[in-house]
Amino acid sequence: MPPGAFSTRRARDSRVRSLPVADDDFVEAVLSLVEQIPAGRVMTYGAIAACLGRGGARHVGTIMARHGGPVPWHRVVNVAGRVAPGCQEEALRRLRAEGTTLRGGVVDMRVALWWPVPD
DNA sequence: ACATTGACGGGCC
DNA sequence: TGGCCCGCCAATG
Repeated sequence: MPPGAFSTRRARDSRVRSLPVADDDFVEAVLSLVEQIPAGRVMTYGAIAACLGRGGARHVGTIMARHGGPVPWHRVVNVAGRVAPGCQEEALRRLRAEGTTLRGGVVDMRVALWWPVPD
C-alpha cells in the first residue's frame, strides 16, 4: 500500500488532537484497506492486522469502532462471521443488500472471506 | 509507570 | 456447537 494511496485524505475526527499523531498512519491504513473490500465480500479484524503487518485484531476492532463510520465497516466481521455488535441490524441489512452469503445471521466465511492480493 | 478496556482470536474442555 | 480462559496490541485514565 503506497504512501499516497489516500487520494481522499478523509477528515479525522473533529476531536481535538493536541499533537503527535504518529500512528494515525495505521488508522488510515486500516480504513484504506477496508475501502478496498469488494461488495459481497468481507475481511476479519485479524486478517486486516496481519495484512498490514502490524497491530492486532483487537487494535483493528478499536479503530473500526472509533473511525469506521466513513468506510464500509459492515464488511469487517470477526473470524466467526459475526457482524459488529451494536449495529447488527444495519450491518446485516447492508450485507444482504450486497448479496453477501449469510447463514443464519452469520456471514459464510468460506465464501465471503476476501484477501487483497490475487483473488 | 500501572491498571483497565475493547466491534478480537485460538486453544481447550 | 458453545462457553471460558488467556494472550494480544494500543489507547486511556
